[in-house]
Amino acid sequence: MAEIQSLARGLKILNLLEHSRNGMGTTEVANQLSIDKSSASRLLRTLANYGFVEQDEHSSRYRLGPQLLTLGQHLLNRITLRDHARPYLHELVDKTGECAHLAILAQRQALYIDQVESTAALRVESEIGTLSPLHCTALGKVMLAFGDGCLPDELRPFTHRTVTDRSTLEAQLTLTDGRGYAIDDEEYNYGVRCVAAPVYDHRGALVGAIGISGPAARVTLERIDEFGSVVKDTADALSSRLGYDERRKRGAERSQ
Amino acid sequence: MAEIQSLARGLKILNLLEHSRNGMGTTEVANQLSIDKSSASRLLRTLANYGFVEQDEHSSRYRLGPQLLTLGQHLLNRITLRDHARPYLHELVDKTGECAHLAILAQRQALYIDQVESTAALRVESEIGTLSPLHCTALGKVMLAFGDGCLPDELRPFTHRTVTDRSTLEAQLTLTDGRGYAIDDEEYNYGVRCVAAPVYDHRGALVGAIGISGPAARVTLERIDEFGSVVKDTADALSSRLGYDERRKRGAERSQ
DNA sequence: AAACAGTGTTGTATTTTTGGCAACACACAC
DNA sequence: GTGTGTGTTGCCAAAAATACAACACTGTTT
Repeated sequence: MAEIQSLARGLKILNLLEHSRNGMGTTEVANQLSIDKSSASRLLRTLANYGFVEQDEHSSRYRLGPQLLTLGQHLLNRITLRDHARPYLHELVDKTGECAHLAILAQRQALYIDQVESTAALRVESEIGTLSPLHCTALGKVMLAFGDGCLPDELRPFTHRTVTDRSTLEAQLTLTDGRGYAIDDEEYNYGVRCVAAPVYDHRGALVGAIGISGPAARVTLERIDEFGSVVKDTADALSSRLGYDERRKRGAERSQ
Repeated sequence: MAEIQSLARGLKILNLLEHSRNGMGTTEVANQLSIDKSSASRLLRTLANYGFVEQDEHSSRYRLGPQLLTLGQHLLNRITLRDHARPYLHELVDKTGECAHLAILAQRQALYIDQVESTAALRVESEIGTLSPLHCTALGKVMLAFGDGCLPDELRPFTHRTVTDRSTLEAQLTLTDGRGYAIDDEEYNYGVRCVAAPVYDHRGALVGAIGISGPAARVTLERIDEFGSVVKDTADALSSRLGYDERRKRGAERSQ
């Protein structure tokens, strides 16, 4: 006895209704799930009793109900970015073998709020709770390119590769925006390269960035795009986990 | 055969989980619903299989799952304010006996996008699609007091009661903000009084206003507060229908 | 250490619940 | 009128869900 069949069917109906524009009729649902009309009818009524679907008064078609909204919104209130990001950080470590980090924008800097360390002997140590500059870290550049982070008055150099020229940096950010992930090529610490990508919340607003950092010997320039797409994919997965719907444009428009 | 029992139980579990801060254990769920642990365990697993709940890896407690967020967000995209407002407009007509209207902010004016007419012989006629000034209509004042509507350069008078003095109007808007609904006391049309209240979306942003308008003979100054609270209550109900959670502050803050 | 009180999960047999067939009520097109 | 399409409801066989266990596991207490 693996699954409760009737519950599973009810949940399948909800998933079906998600993908229909104008709701679905009883028969239509029944056909899709290869069950009898009568079963579909009863399942739908039960779902309706609890507000998970609702029936259009006139057309008698069913569509998703307000209870899903209530539960979904409720969930959002309880979410903390960090809790939800953690498995994705682990995923990054597994796939890349490098340390993974989560940062948010705070006080015009990148605040590291979580990390998962790789098992490699040679690895980048960094501490949770530290603030890093935006202009020379991958996580920071994400805030600049995708969020509302703004540049400080002075672009302080940390290594000889640190970009201190505003227009050069602007061009780099445009490039970053285009490909979907940011790169730090030994611009903050010698011998360390980082890749990071943006994380959006349910509203489409940037809430943070996740990325990896590793020794330049392993994170080579040849492989950096490969790392980039892994980081981007993982970040996208996290975003959709937070309720971000790719189909919606960023910056949210008025309904109606 | 009224309800599918096992589906109903699954849905009840979701409702239960909504009200628990740190999720619930199998036994706890079973006790709350007066069912056996084993049943609860299997129901929870089924819910988990479809992402409606998820089990904490360590504590093995269950909490609401990401699928609810997906479905909820999806629902929001399909919602049109007008469709959802309609039954509430009917409710207003039923309770007040006056015509009810729905308006949104457009081109710095109040755009009437729906109405439900009362059956009274003497009633206010207005047309869907018309733009009305903000400073002398109840619906418009809602945009000014609760939304980001802004005043025109000139406060054009329509009746001798139209407020044309900016500071007087500002004071009135402060009052409006305090009580939660706006009043138009024959300021646009002679013999017509209106009451309106704000409608918020899931993000807490103002998306429109609903209200009633009726002949001054019926909508008397003595009864106007009574109408006001009816309109406000109905508007609040509509807002929560759109996913607006009163517990969250207006203007949405960053998560984490 | 060992017994204990929790937890959550899994087998199994009974029985309740469910699901499909059919008939029905209704709407709409022709 | 008939036709086809809805969605809903009775009914009974049949299957699925349930409750009672026993089980594995964790952490705590004695």
